[in-house]
Amino acid sequence: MVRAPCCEKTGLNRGPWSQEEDDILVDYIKKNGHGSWRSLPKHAGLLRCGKSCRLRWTNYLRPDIKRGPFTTEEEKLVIQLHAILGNRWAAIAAQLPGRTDNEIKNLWNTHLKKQLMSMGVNPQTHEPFYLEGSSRRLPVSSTTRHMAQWESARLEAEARLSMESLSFSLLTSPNNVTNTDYFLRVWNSEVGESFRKGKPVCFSPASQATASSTTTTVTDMGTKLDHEPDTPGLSCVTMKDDCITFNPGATNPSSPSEIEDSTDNVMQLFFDFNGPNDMSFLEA
DNA sequence: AACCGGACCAACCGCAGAAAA
DNA sequence: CTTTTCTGCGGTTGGTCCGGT
Repeated sequence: MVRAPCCEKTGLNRGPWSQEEDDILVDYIKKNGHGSWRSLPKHAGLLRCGKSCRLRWTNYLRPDIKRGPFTTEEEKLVIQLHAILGNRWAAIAAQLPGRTDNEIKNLWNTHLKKQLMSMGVNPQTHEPFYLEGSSRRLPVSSTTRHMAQWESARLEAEARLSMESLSFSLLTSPNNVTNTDYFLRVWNSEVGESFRKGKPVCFSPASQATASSTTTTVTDMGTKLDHEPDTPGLSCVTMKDDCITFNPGATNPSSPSEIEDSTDNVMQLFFDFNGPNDMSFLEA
């Protein structure tokens, strides 16, 4: 099946947008919403294809877009999220309000990638480069070693989830999430926020997981709920005495153990990764 | 002043998945 | 269930700017 081009190319403007075109597009969307992107240019009187209009709006004209250079904090966040999510720019952008996937992608390709490489970190794998010709594998620094450890755990968890996907799909429910989605939920939660602010992290043996501690389940967009007893794939992360507490063994007995192991593994590394403090190299 | 090369970034292209017919 | 259409995403390109020679 041959796919038709997204729009009739002849007679349509291409290249940079003029101020007049921007004004027409903004006025139209403010009055009517974008509706169907394909029909928008015709209704708005623009000689552009719908795809071009959508791109212009989402990457440049949207009122909630934050212009200007990235802050150090934003750069740190992009690096951290890239280590977890890879080149999922849209997912990364969703964690940085006002920033677009295109902007983050450009930042990564022109700036952060080189920065990591200059530090001896492979920007794609987040693993340290090793000395060529050396029989021993010599990590460059504790930071890069840390990143490599983090990445390998992520890959391991991903592989395990893939292998389990068939049996896991039998439990199809809104609570079923991938490990990266799971991570994002934790990241967006109160726990994640506390973690980013550098609150202390405590590890508790399973036997010490007490019923009195507040067990946190992370839901969409970072809301926090009490733990639902039949929620699969979620381990116990608690906020106790202003300290993030992780109880590796306090898992839901009804959930698939392999998934639980994977998410626990990810959680362990989540805490093992020292957050902002460990990214101090960016400030150098 | 002219040229060159690198950095930056807006925009385009093609693919994949979702939704609709 | 199959086909078609639409949308969103990620990779890539090409134009512009800027600093160095």
